[in-house]
Amino acid sequence: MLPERTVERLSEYRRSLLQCLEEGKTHIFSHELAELHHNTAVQVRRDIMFIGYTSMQRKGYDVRELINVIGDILDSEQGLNVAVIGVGNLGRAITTYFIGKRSKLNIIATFDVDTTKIDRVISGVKCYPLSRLKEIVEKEDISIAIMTVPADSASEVSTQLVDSGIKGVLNFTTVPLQVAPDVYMDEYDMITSLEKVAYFVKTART
Amino acid sequence: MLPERTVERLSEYRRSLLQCLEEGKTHIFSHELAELHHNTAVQVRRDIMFIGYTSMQRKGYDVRELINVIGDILDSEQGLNVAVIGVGNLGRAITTYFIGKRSKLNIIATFDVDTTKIDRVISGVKCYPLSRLKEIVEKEDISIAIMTVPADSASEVSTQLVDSGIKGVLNFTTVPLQVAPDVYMDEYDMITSLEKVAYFVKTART
DNA sequence: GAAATATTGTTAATTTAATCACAGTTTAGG
DNA sequence: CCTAAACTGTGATTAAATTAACAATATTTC
Repeated sequence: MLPERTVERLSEYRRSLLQCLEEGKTHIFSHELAELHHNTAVQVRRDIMFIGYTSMQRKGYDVRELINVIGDILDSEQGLNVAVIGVGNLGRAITTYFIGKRSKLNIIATFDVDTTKIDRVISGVKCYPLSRLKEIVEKEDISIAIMTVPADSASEVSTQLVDSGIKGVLNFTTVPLQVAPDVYMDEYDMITSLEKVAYFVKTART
Repeated sequence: MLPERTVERLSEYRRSLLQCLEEGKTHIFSHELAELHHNTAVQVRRDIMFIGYTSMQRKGYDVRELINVIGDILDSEQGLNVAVIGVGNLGRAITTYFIGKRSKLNIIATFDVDTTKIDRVISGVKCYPLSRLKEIVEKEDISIAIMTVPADSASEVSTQLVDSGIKGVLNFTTVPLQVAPDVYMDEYDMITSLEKVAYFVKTART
């Protein structure tokens, strides 16, 4: 089990590495990768050490191999199925954003309570009524949910999620959710991020 | 200058506290606040210690006072102006999301290169051509930019941002941006978050 | 009003994450 | 083939963040 921060960075490295591959770059040095990601060469090497990959000395890391090793760590072999819960502006944005990107994570359903959205195909993904959550999650073997419902229904919906057998949640709601201990959850709050930027802008002024 | 994580948590506490106020709750204990935020009472007390607020012993923290103290720390007196750069799905979602929320941060302009969007009012905010960035930023005293442009134009746009005098950036692009050292930047990458959730779901299985 | 209880504020200890420092390799240049 | 230069891999160290531990204080109960 890798440190959270290392997992994040590996995901980011992979994106850069894929870019390198497209540009025909076959090898990359730790300091180059570091430069691309606001961090240090040592940090990059340490992260790569965690996943047990070693380069050919002096040539840098083999881009293609490193991509594969990171894939072995991050990806599940058969891929994982993902659902977006709440088809508002943000839900739609995220869905369209992900569709056609990385292939091991498939958004295969969205859910909403709005009857005008139900059964329609939005951004290439079918929208189901929230009442069918458990049924569809089981049938389609969905293990991850992206929560983009309004704040006032968030905690109720999260109960249903856990109930339906979801194993991981990415919560974009402003409400911190309570989930069962075996469910992994990551919360992201845009307002907090913006307020943080504002704070540091403010304090830099002095 | 507070630790980053403390700043984040203060922002989150404030949200809960405002909620408490609405519900007529006038005092709150550290362990109550902790429960609402997946963390411990000690952590809450430590965070509050950082901002130098002390409660009446045994009564818990005065909700209204605490909100004010957090406001003194996080908010700028006259507020800060914010622009959204890139009016795609995500940009629109974020704009509508923020409009009408917290009042000390005002989204007052959006920018895009798409001529069909320019000069239109989207989610209540006017869209300007990117070419007028510097002019508008100066005129309207905008200090924070939210980046939601496509990956391939991200680094070019970020140069323009720094050039225009922006002091803080919230980057939703998948590309890590290079900014001047006096510009504060926070990067958030949804793909990374989702891959992180997937990793921990995967490893929990074993 | 004394004892028991609940809660805060803070020092100390622990854990986690990042950085330093350097030995070990490989390559390049003479 | 020898020396210098360029990188990697990793033990040791430092720094940052979290948690534990507990004294101090206010409130309640009897």
